[in-house]
Amino acid sequence: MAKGTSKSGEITINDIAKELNIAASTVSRALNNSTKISEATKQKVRKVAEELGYEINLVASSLSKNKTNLIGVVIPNINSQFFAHALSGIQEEAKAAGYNVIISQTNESYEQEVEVMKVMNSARVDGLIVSLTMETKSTDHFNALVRKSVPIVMFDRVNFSVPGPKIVVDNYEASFKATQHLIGNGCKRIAHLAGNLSCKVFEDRAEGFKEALNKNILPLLPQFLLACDLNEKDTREAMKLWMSLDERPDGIVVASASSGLMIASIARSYGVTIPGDLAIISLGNERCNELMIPSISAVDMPGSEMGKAAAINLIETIKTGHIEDRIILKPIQLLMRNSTFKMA
Amino acid sequence: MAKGTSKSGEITINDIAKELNIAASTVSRALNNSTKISEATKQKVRKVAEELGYEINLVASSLSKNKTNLIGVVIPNINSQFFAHALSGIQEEAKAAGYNVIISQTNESYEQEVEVMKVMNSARVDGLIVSLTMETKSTDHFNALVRKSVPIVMFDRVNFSVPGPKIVVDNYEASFKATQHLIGNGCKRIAHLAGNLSCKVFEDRAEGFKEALNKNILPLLPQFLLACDLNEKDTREAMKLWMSLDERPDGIVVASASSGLMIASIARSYGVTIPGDLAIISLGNERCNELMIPSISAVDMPGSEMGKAAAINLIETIKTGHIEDRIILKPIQLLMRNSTFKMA
DNA sequence: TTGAAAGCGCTAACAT
DNA sequence: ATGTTAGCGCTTTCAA
Repeated sequence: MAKGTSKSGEITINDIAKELNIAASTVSRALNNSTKISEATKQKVRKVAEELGYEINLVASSLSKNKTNLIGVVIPNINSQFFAHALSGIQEEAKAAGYNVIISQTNESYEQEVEVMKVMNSARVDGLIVSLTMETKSTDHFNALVRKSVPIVMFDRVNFSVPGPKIVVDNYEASFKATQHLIGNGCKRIAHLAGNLSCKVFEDRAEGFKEALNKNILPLLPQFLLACDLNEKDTREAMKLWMSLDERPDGIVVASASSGLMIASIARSYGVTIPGDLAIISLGNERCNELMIPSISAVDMPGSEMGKAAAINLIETIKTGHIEDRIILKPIQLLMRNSTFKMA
Repeated sequence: MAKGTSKSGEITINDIAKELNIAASTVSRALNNSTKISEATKQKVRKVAEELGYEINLVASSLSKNKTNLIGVVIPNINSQFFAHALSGIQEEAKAAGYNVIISQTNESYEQEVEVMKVMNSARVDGLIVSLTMETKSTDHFNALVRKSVPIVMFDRVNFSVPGPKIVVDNYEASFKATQHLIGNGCKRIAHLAGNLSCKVFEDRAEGFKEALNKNILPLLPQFLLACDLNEKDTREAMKLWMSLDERPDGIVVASASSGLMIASIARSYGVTIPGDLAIISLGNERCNELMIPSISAVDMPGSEMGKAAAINLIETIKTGHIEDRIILKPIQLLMRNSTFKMA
C-alpha cells in the first residue's frame, strides 16, 4: 500500500497519486470532477480513493481556495422556539447547498456579540446570518466583515446600517392586527407588555399597538404600555402592577410568546378568567399556545421560513458577490384562539 | 503602511512582520504569547496587530497545527426542546473553552447520519458529540473517526460499540418511577406509548414500564404497549385504538414530552377527563407541561446539563488524548403535576 | 530571544 | 489530458 502516508496519519491526495503513479494535481482535478480529466483516470482515482478511505481535508482546501464553505450563525439564544426553528431552517438549507454551519449564541449581550464577530472573522466564514441582541445599538463590530465584503444577512432583529439582505416580518402590522383583534372582541382597556424599545422589533410592535388604539379612538391609559426584557421577573412585575390597579386591563397584547404564556399562567393565580376578565394575545406563537386551555391567540412569526430565506439569500449573495440591500418580508398570521373571544 | 498585503486582502502575520522588520515566526510566537519572546517585542507586535486590524486566520492555523478547535455536533433535530437545550449547553461550554461548534441535524434518518459523519470527518473536527437517530443500529459510519482516534462523546441516544464517554439518564428508572407513580395514584389499566424499540432509550423505557407493572402484579393488557415513531400521526392512531377499546386505559406513560402533550389534547377531543378518566405522565418535560391545564406530570431529562457534560467530557478527552468508556449518569426528576392525581 | 526555512494538504496557474 | 510548481497563512523545527 501507499508508503508515503502523511504525517497526520490521514490519507491525502499524495497517497492516491503515488499509488497510481500520477500527479497530485491530477488526483485533485479528478476528485473535483474537472472536465479536463479523462473518464478513465477519474474512475481509477475514485476507486483508489475509496479503497484508501480518503476524505478530503476541507481545512487545506479552504486555505487554498480562500473559501471555507462555512456559514456563521449568530443568534441571541438557541433555546427560544423561534430561534431554534430559524437555526434548523438555516441548517437544512445550508446542508442542501454544501455549506457547514458554525453557531454561536450571544445571550442577548452586546458584549458577547462583539466577541463572537471576532471569532467568526477568524474562522473566515464565507457569510454570516445574524439576529441582533436586544441591547445592540452600534454595529461597529460588523465593520471588519463589511470591509472585507463578507456577506451578512440579518433576520428578525435587523439593523439597516449593515448592508445586505434583511429577512423580516412587519412587526407594526402584527401588533396592529393583534390589537385590532382585541378591540373587535370588545376590549376597551388594552395594555401592551413591550420588549426593549431601543430594539426596532419591539419599537414597531409598540407603535402598531398605539396606532390601533388611535384608529379606534381608544385611550392609551397610563401605565398600560410597559417596556421590559420580557423575562419571567419583568413579566411578573408588570402583571403585579396591572392587577393592583382599580381598573385592570381587559386585554393584553404581549410582545413575545413566552411572556404571553407566563401572563396567562400568572393571570390565573390572580383569579382572573381568560378571556372573560382578560383577553390575551401574543406576538409570536409557540406550540404551547395551541395546547393550553384556553388556547392562546397569537400572531405567528415564521421562524423556520425566515431561517430558510436567510440561508438562501446568503448563499446567493456569496455566489454572486453582489451584496444587495433587499428586504424580504415574510407573512405573519393571526391565529385566533380562545384567549380572545369574550363573546364566544 | 504595509505594502506586502496578502492576496486575499487580509492582514497576515507577514504584514506585521514587514511593518516591524522582524520575522513572521517571531510575530507568530509573540501573538501566541510564547515564553521565549521578549516583552518588548510582544508589546510592539500586539500594537501593530491592533493597528492593522489583524485577526488570526484559523484555517491556516488549523492546517498547520493539525487541530481545528472545532467540535462537531450531530443530533436528530434542533427543534425539539430537549436537543435545543442540549445544543445550547454544548455551545456555551465550547465557547468557554475556546472551541467553535459546527452543527448538523440528521432528521432521525440513518442515511443522513452516515452522510454527516463524512462531512464531520472532512471538516477535521477535533471531536464529536452525537445523539443517534432512532433508526441507527450499525455504527460502522463511526469507524473512520474511531480509527483516527477522534474523540466521540455520545449523549442520550448512545451506542456502546463506539468508544468514548457516554452521557445518559437511567431511562429504565425514569419509566419505572413514572409507572409506579401512576399505580400509586390508583391506575389499574396502564398503557405505554413507546418509541422505536430498537433504540435503547425507548427499549429501556418500555422495560421499566413492564417491570413496574410486574412488581405491582398488574397485567400488561394486550395492545397496551404500542411502539411507534412518536410523531403526531402515530400518536393519534395509538389514541384512536385505545379509545376504541371497551375497556380504555386509565393511565398512560408516554415515551416523549411532545407525544404526551398531544395525547392530553387528543384525550380532550374524545371527551376524556384528565386525570379523572385518564392519567398522563410523559418521559421528558417541556415548559408547556407546566402551563397546561391540567399541568402534565413528567420525568424531566436534563437536556442542558447533558449537553454541558458532553462538551466538558469531550474537551477533556481531546486534551488528554485518553478515550475512556466512562458513563456519566445524569439525575432525572419526577415532576408530579395535576395530570396524575386521581385522588386530589 | 530571534530568524530562516520547511511543511500542513490542497488548488491553480502555467507548461507540455 | 496530465505534470510541475508555487503558493494559501500559519506553526515549528533547526540554527544562530
